Amino acid sequence: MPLDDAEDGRQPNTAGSSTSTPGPHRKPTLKTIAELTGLAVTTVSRALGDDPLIARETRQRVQAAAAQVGYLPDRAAQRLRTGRTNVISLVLDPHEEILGYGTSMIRGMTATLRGTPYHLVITPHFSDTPQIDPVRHIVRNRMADGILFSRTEPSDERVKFLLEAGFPFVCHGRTELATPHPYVDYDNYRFTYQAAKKLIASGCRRLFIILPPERFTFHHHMRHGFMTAVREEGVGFEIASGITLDSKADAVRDHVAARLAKADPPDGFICGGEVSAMAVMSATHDLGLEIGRDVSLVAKQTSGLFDQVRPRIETIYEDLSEAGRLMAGLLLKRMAGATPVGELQAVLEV
Amino acid sequence: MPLDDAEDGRQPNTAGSSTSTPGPHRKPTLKTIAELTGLAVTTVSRALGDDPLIARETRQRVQAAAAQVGYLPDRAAQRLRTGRTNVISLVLDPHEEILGYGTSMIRGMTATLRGTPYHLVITPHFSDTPQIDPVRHIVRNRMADGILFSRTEPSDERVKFLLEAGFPFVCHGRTELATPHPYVDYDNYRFTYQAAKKLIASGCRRLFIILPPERFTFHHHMRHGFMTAVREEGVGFEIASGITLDSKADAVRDHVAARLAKADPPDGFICGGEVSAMAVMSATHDLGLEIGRDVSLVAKQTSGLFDQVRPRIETIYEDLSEAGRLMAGLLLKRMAGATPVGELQAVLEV
DNA sequence: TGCTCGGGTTATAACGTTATAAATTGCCTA
DNA sequence: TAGGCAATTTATAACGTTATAACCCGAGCA
Repeated sequence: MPLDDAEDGRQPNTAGSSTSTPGPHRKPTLKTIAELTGLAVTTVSRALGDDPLIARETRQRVQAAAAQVGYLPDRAAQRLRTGRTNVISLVLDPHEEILGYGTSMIRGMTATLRGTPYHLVITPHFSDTPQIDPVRHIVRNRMADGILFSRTEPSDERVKFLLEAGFPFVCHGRTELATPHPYVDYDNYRFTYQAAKKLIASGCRRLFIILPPERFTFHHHMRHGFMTAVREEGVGFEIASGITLDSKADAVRDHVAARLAKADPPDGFICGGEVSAMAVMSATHDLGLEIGRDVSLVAKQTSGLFDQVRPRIETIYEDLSEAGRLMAGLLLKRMAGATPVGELQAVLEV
Repeated sequence: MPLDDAEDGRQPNTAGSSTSTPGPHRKPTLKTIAELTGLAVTTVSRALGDDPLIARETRQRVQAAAAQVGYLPDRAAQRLRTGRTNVISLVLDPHEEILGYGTSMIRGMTATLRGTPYHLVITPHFSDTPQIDPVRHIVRNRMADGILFSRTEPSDERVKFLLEAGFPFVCHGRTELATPHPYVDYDNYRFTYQAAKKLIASGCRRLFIILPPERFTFHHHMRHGFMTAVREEGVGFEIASGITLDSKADAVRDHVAARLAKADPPDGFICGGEVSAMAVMSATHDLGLEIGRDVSLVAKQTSGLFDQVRPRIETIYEDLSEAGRLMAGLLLKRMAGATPVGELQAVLEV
């Protein structure tokens, strides 16, 4: 706030233009403050860390001086010395980036991380390499202090690896591993259960569901919720085969259209993603069917998109931004230690 | 590839469990390789840098050893020593995250950065602080070697600041500053020009356009292209006031619906974003109007969304992923120096 | 007087890397 | 045979920070 020194950080490594005079003002370091206060560098470092072994009055004097010159610790030096990176890695599958899936999460994460010393680094996971590679790399080379990822599998290799390495992480989605670990999940069981109930209540007699790929845990949650509901009600049902929530929209549309053209077509659809819901809508539209009259649809909504889509459809909301916030928050707690893992788990209600 | 040592990086700074024996295998450093080859640390460092002053045979020997033990340089140490961070900061406005605007860009950027030593760090810019703050912070504390950002303004403070500081950057969108600087932009002039022409060709006689907020450069490009077309053709036109492409979808819908209910309603709409296009569609639908019969709509398409939206509308595609690729590519060139700035500019065609 | 005690401060070393200057070697020339 | 040169290699120092152990000094005690 004081002394808004406009220019700084100039001549980072440019040819030594002249002798390195103190210059207008260089980037302030501990040494700067040490000279300013007449104390030793060590003392300054400890004073800034509010070490109670340093006299209270000294601490205040140092902190005032630091604020004066706008001191900010050098992350590289801290990292080299302490081994802590102050980085949190978000391992993102390009698949997830479709239609802002990852983005709302990112927004939640950055919001939580604001005010902490942590930076969020996007570590892309390219689909031509095993899922665990980026995670291994991060741990092995200590590229971060903690890891966030999603698309969790029942027996997830990454979880197993990270647990064994004792490396802090939070994943989106649960596993079926015996060892408890931090996670944030959405109650996909209730999602499909409620979705099916809604459809049945509105008169549907043959439900059709599109599930995520089988390898993901939430495939099973969704399937289970769906099956429970249809069994309870005793209605007909179908589980899409050949397409998943990860399929391209065109593929989903064609598949659904083909099915609708055959005998005994489903009259109620459950879509766990916005893309596939749009595809179902376009398929029905193209066949001259009308949503709400000929068929019904319940979709999971993760953005404001469906507020503008016509005809209106039934949706159940998943707050990914909140999930991101939570994941980052739990990871911070996990890294701080002290909290038992059992309390670092959350299932977001529908 | 050889020696896939499963465990590593354990006990980073945990209490000194025992004397620090060489251990199973610690994280390899230059020293490790030096001992392995019997050379000095300096020599190893230079050999890995392929310094021609080191004997060719030595270089090969060292590089082989490095590969053997899976050596990877410590980023913190490099950064501390050289001042280079190997980080590229993407300054993202939360606004941009809506519906994956930022995400496709991120995908393009990470793809380009793959194989380079650079990491992409998301630096959120919260709207309660001036746009230039995160940029200042990054430069002042050398948090990155280069900056990417968008939502460029004609007399953009960030561009001015970065130019003056000599700090590498690429922005999405142009300025009207005299000094040339790297940028990637989309030809929004042609977008609106062509959009207007299409609408007129299909019979529209009163065009309605929703523009971005006035402070952004592309507001003016879009306005200009639009105005040129309507003047050339001599049709009626309206420019939305009170709402922009940044407005919430509900606000856009209400505004459009209100306008359509009045006298002399527009019969052709141009939307520079997917959200606003959806809002226009829902507004017309709610009034019982039919797209393609009563009104027409041309939208900018940045995802596959409109392939599934019914009724089908006319769209013009903007490849944000390609923009991200390009931005990262240009930034790499800019940081390497050597390329004249005049060649670090690109306008993507529609 | 010598001794410990403890609050407060400081010197030293180290994290892993690289720029700079210096050293070593063999070999060729004067 | 000393001097010099080129080709390699190496020692030293430094980047900014912090953990560790040491230091200083006055007070209290025997």
